[in-house]
Formats: sequence, C-alpha cells, structure tokens
Amino acid sequence: MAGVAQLLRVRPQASDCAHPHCVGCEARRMGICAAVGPGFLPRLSALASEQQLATGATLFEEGDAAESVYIVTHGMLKLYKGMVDGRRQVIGFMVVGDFLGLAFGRLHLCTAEAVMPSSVCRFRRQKFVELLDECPSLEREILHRTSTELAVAQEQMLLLGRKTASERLASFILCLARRLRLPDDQPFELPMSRSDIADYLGLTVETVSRTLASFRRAALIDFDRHTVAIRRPRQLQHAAGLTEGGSPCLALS
Amino acid sequence: MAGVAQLLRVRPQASDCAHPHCVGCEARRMGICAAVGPGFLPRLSALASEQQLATGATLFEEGDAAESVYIVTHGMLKLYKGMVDGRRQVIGFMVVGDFLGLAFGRLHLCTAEAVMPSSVCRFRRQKFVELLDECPSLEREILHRTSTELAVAQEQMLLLGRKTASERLASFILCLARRLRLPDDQPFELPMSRSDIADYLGLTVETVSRTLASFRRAALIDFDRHTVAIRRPRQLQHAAGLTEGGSPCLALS
DNA sequence: CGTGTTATTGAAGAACGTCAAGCGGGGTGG
DNA sequence: CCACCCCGCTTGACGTTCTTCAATAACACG
Repeated sequence: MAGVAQLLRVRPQASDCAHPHCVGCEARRMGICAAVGPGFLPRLSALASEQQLATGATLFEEGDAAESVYIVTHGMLKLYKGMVDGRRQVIGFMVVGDFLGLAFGRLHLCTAEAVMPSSVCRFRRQKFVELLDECPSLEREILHRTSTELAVAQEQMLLLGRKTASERLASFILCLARRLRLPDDQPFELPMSRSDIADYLGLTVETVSRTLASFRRAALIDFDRHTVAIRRPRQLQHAAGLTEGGSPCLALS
Repeated sequence: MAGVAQLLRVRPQASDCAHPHCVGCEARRMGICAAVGPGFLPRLSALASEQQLATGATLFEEGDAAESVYIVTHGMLKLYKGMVDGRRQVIGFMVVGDFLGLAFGRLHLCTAEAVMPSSVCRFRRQKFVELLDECPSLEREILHRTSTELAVAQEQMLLLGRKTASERLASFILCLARRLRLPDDQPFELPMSRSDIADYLGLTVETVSRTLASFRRAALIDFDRHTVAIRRPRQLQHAAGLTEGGSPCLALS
C-alpha cells in the first residue's frame, strides 16, 4: 500500500496549515484551506459533512441533480459516462484533494464511483457558490484546477483518438508514475481493475491484458495484478510515442 | 454562407451592448462586454489589438510561450495537438466569442490554426490576468466557459474512446446543427476540411468520406463538399447512439 | 474449501486503416 | 478564355489492429 499512500499525497504543501478549523475535515488540509483565508474557514466547517464509500459505491450518477460538490479525502474514485448499450468511458480517476461535481449545470454529467474504500467531504452546492462569491482566492483556485483538468482531458483526447493500444498503456503507466513522483524501478499500486483501465483507455480488457503481457515479455515493466514497476523507462517512453522531454501526462492536480 | 453567418452568432444576447467602448473591437460585443462592467471597458480597449488570419495561418503553436490570450471575432479556428510522426488530434473548433490560449501554464498546449479567413482580438496575458483580479464577474465568466469546455472535452472522450465511425459522424453533424439551432432540413456549412473532421473524430479522411456517403445512401443526410442538410434527424440521432432526449453535444459557448 | 469474480490466453472475425487510382473544382498562367 | 495543374475528395481492394467469443487460470470472499 506504499504506492497508494503516496498517490494520496497530491498537494503535500497544503497540509502545513495548522489552523484549528483545519483539523476536522481532511479536505481543508488538502486544498481548500490554502485557498480560502482564515476568515472563511469557520463557514467552510459549517458547510462540510463527511461521507464514506465502499468499493463500488456510487457517489452520484450521470443525470442526477447536482446539489453538492465534493472533495476526495481518502481513496480513489472513477468518473465515467455510459451509453445505453453498456459501453463506458472512464473520464478520470480522482484522488485525494480533487474536486468532484463542479459541472456548472443543473445535472451531473458523469457517474462517480469508488474504485477502493474512499471518503469525500461534501458541500451544499449553493452554499459553496456563495462562498466562491466572497472568496476570490478560492475562485481562482477552482479556475486553476478546472483549467488543468481541461488540459488533461485534451491530452487524453489525443490518446483516445490517435494512439495505438501499446502507446495508450505506456502513456497510462508513465502518467501514474509521474503523478506519484516515484524513482524508477519502484513498484506502485494500480487500485483500479483491468476493466476500469480498459474503459479509461478506450480498449477492451483483453487488449489491456495482452499489451501488458507483451511489455513484460519485452522487460519494459514488471507487474502483478495490482502492482506495476517500470523497468526500462526510456523504452517505455518510446513505446508511449513521446519525445524524451515530452509530457507523459499533466498531473490531475 | 448563410450557415457560417449563423455559426458566428454564438452569443447574440451580448451584442445588445451599446456602450461606446464596445464599438471598436467586436470581441467586446460578443462576450467580454457583458461580463465586465462599464468601468473596465476603457482598460479593455487599451489592452486589445486585432489580428487577421488567412486560411491555414497559425495563431500560435504547441510549445510556444503563452504570452497572450485571444477572442475569436470572425471565422473559425481549429485547435490541435500533434505527435512527432505527424498524427494529429483536433481538440476543437473555436468560433466567434470563444477564448483561446487560456491554458494557465507558461506554454501553449495546442496549435491554433484558422480553418477559414478569421480574425482575433489579442490581449497581453499578464494584463488580462490583472483585469481578472479586479473584475470578479469576468473571472466568473471565464470559469463558466472553462467548465463548459471541460464538459465538452469529456463528451468527446466518450466519442473517441467508445463510439463507432458512424456514431462519431452522426454525433458530429448533430452537434454542429444544434450549435446553429437550425430547423431540420436546412442546409448548413462545414467550413473545415474532411481531414480536419477526421482528425477531430479520430478517423481517417477515407473513413469520413465513406461514412458520409453511406449516410447519404440511407437518406439520413444530404451533402455537398462544404454543406450538409439533415434529412432524417430521428434516425441520425439513433445512428449517433443517443437516446431521444440525449445531449448530442454541449455547445461550446 | 468452494464459488463467484477478475485476469489471462487463444483463435476467429470485423471495423477501420493503408495503399492506390480516379474525379472534380478552383486558381494560375499562357 | 481556356488549358493545365494542384489539392481535396471519393471510391475500391487489401491488410492490420483490435474486438469478440470462448476456455482456462488465479485470486478474493464467505
């Protein structure tokens, strides 16, 4: 679980905040706290409530009225869109500190489901928007995050539209590794299932499995069901269709 | 050209503004004007400069330093990302009133190229950010737009990851039609080339051409090189893999 | 320890890509 | 004004990649 523990520490610099109001809800330590000034923290406390999610539990579904926004405080959730016949596209994996449900419409546009035991901090949407009105630095923070998410989504469009199966898997692994900022060769955890990976990369589980197997045969990586280690990072980058200095992924947060 | 003319009128309600400062640069009439109060308009005037683009001209390239932001005032631009071997993914087509170059990083993450004779209104980035600091309603407007663009990008991820060629083309045509809010059966313009469409939908020109031809054989649409008319909207929606009431696309603006 | 779920592996098939040839429109230059 | 050429679009034949279908293996859970 060392890998996951690191995955969760997305915005470590924000955890320095020792303000008394920051203790109750971990979310405040993770992101919002740094953005809102001390004056707003009491109001934030009043707004927040924590919620636990078992693996597979859905926080909200595509089409639900969007009445709350959330911050992930533990674990990992996937966001996905579905089609009537069951095809799915995973939009992203949200980790600690990420906002959920920020779509500025009346309805949620994807489903949010826990891929491992997780918890979130919930805010009433309307109250949250009012807070936004009063706290420009929070609004700037949200804008910054939304804008980063947009850049990530656009990078993923390139992957989904133009990359081969091998390139997709290689990009995915490098992206995870970069997000964890791990030294090469150190194994890290994949909390999501093969089927989630397939739905994220626009492939089938079989293709994911076969491609990972071929990477292992080529000694690019080593892996077990929920663990991966990068053995030859340079060659893996090459397999991802990236230049040396290229951006394997823009970390989501 | 009737179709294009309508394509350009994305935010018609904003054109009501009769403030003297709104006359010079069309951008102010299209979007920003409504967001910033009259007090900020003189500053906006001072910041702006207009720029013409011939078809095929690039406004900025992936990797360039991001020193300005732009608003499209005439025509249409495509945003795309490239891979070293020449593969491309078109991220989106930007029409009048859309912002360009808002990536909150030091570098542009895609190339912007005119698909038809176009013009943009340029703002020095730093000045623009300062303006953002002083004008909360403008910041809110930008947040709203960014958030909408994110939703569009996520919808496109579903298309690129999970839809068949027919579904992609059908979705694309319906999306354009919805954006123009045309009555069915009325022909409208496709300013972009087949190759741009292919790069937008993650296909090849040949597949785009063949699929359009098959739609015409099935009498779903009629088309000419740069004109399309929807003949059987219900069946086209079905071909797009959408439910009756479903969202063919969230208009970009 | 058994059972359901998830992952792997193989073989056959389909969808889309690649290669190649032909068409047609628009622009240029004679 | 016409002929030519270039470029974008279309259409056909063939290949490749990925999916689909199916069987087996490995794990997680009670």
